[in-house]
Amino acid sequence: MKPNRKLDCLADLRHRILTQDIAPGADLDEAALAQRYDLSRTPLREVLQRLGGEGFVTFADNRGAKVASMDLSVMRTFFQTAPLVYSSIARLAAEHRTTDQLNDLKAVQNRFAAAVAATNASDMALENHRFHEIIGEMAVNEYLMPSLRRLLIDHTRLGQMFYRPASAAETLAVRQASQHHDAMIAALEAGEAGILVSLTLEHWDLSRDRIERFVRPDPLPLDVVDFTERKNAV
Amino acid sequence: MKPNRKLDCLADLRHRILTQDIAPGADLDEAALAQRYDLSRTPLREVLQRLGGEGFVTFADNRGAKVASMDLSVMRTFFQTAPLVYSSIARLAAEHRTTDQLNDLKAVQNRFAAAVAATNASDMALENHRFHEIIGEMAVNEYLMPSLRRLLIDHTRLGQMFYRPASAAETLAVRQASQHHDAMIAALEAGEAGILVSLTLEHWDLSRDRIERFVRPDPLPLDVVDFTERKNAV
DNA sequence: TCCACGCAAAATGTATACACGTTGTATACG
DNA sequence: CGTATACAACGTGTATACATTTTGCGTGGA
Repeated sequence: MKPNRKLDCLADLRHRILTQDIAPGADLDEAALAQRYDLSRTPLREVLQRLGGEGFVTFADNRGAKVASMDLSVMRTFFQTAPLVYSSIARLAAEHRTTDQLNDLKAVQNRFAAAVAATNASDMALENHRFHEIIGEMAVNEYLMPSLRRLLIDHTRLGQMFYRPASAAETLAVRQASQHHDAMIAALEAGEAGILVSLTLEHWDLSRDRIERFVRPDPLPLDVVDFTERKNAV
Repeated sequence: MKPNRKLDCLADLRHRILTQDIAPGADLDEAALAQRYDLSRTPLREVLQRLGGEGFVTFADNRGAKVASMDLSVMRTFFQTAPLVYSSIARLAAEHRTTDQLNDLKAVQNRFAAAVAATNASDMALENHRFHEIIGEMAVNEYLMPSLRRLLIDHTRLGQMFYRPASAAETLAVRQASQHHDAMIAALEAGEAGILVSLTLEHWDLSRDRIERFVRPDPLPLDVVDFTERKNAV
């Protein structure tokens, strides 16, 4: 059996970008990557092109590939667009899901729960990613799928940040997300599109709150600096 | 000045696929295309990979690239998804359009009207494609854009069919579509999102009716076959 | 000291040659 | 006569060598 280094490389690069092992905006050196994955530059460049098509990386002429960045304007668009696509996909998924896909979904959810129990941040993020990707596949909609994939890339990368610290509030939120997943599986099994859409929006709200909380954390305590000092400063 | 054969090749292949000069499902021979565009196979393969990412072509292992097909199940999905994406894009475009983009749009609409006057089917389809692509660019939404692009690919390919025959009814429909474009430009200029969305849905309905009419044309006249013959046949 | 010009090194882009897999056909055997 | 197997031809996949472009550094002049 042949190892198929090209597909391995493709999968590993996706993985490393999603877990932010390769940071957003990072330059990708063809020669270095070719050596790392034991490929020549020709197939490696094709892998990069493909990742470009999937939205993981971007290109600049004669300057190679970089990992897709996540600046503020993009984040704004992300928040604006995610609920529309997620809920549309959810509705279609409830109508088209097969039992095979449901079994896959349950297996992934088991692994997600295990990662939560083990507080393994990157596994949580990756299994969560796969969970929502499967729901996308259930929808069987070639037109919405590329949008969903792009949303999930950035959603997973953002998730890397807040899955990590695991304060008490974070832990609670992750547990709640896991419960959402269970309820979503039940709704899919019953073919209840309406319920699934509600659950999906609730799930999104939870995730959005977590992200917002991370971006705008509680301010540092003010009383460490005496008021008179602050008045004189500037 | 350098011709940049690679980009020319990319643009021409897109063009030929959109105009159905290369049919849906057709196999793409790397060597033949490389010769045609005076490129070696290496950059040509990268062009194909990119077209794959954009949804123009699909790949099979060790069997190269084929033009994306348009079977019935995909068509169903197309009709289901288009209005959602088109109207979402329209709303965003009305909010974000720049004057430069508006000028581009007007220029394209002029060319579209010229193509209509000259009853040039492939130009009509291509300028119409570009018209709606610009509206997509106005929306500045990286997440929805890939979905819009895929919809437009198939929309344009379908359009190739019914722009051609130009019966009286078709001619009227095309003229009405052109009027929609003018009204959409006005709504964009005024930043009237609600009006633009309504126009977009109306525009879509017109297009959908034309496609349906093409797929399910008037049946052949029944009286060419005598009734008694039909009764005896099976 | 600062800017400009130029050269060298490194990285990207392209071409060609070769390896591998697939497909179609011809031939031999049941 | 039908079927199976082997071989040949074709097409895709990969590696390496070469060309081109970019970038960074150094030197010279203002």
